[in-house]
Amino acid sequence: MGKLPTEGTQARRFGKTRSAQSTALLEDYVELIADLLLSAGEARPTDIARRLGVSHATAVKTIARVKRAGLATARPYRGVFLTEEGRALADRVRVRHRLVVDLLCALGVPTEAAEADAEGIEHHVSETTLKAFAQFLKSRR
Amino acid sequence: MGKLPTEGTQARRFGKTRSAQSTALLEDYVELIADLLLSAGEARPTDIARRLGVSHATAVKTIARVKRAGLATARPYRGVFLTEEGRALADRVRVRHRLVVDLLCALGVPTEAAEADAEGIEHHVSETTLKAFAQFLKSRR
DNA sequence: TACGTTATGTAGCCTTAGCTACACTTTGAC
DNA sequence: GTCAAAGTGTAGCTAAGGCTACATAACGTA
Ligand SMILES: [Mn+2]
Ligand SMILES: [Mn+2]
Ligand SMILES: [Mn+2]
Ligand SMILES: [Mn+2]
Repeated sequence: MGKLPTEGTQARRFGKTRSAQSTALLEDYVELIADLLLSAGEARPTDIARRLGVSHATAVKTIARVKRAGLATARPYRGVFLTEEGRALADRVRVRHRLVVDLLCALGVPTEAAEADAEGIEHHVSETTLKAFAQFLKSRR
Repeated sequence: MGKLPTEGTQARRFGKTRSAQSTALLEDYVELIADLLLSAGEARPTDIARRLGVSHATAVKTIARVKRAGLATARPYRGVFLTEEGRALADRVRVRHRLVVDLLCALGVPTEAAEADAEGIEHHVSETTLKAFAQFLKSRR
């Protein structure tokens, strides 16, 4: 029954998970910044912090990391904006987020659980798996 | 269309994701230790490190955290063992891992992608969602 | 039994991601 | 225009989770 994969295979899988992990927060910030820009016209550090449920100091530090990654720009007291690359990432992430939520809902997961779980799951869904999700949703419509 | 949830709701969702995050590694260690104990009779730090794809020093430090969490015990040069609580967690985690992989496969995700993605996804699947997965698999069998 | 190989433990370093505390800037109400 | 409230920036702390380097212990084979 519980046969173990080879060391190399298992190490590769865990490695992928770690790398997904390290980009997860960047993805959430970029997605949130895009949402705020669209819905409020601006993305202020305090709003970002409140929506994430962290202190504003934490948000500011992470925004600095997002800037370092070339995904956003910001000038003191002027809010945060996305670079071209940041906008592209936000688009991809938003589509993926929605697809994951839709899939969970299609499987009968209650809406709030779907939204909450998707916030974590989305960062670990590969392109391959995403395609399978889309295919499944299409076939069942 | 893309209407934002309230600040509180969104903060709660992100908070859940962060908390899932902080237990993810503990879950993977406990699951792996259980697998090694079962398949090899012992769980040595070096084997754990190799399977996770990290240095042995990293594994040793994380094992210390697993011990601090009351999930495992270990004595110098004697390998790692699970406590009662650790075994209980390992059982739950193994079942969940299996279920997530099975669901992905049922949706048409290729085996290796399913295994790789599940390694990250599993930690963000709530009990509610897990039940929906089980229900779906049962209904389609 | 001796000795080279492998495993283990430990120290020290880095980055990320959280926090509180405090000082400074902007904004808005009067 | 003043001034309090709200927002912002920054410093300094902690813990987690990576790494390398090095010293010691255990093991297996000649
Ligand atoms: Mn997310
Ligand atoms: Mn998201
Ligand atoms: Mn895992
Ligand atoms: Mn797992």
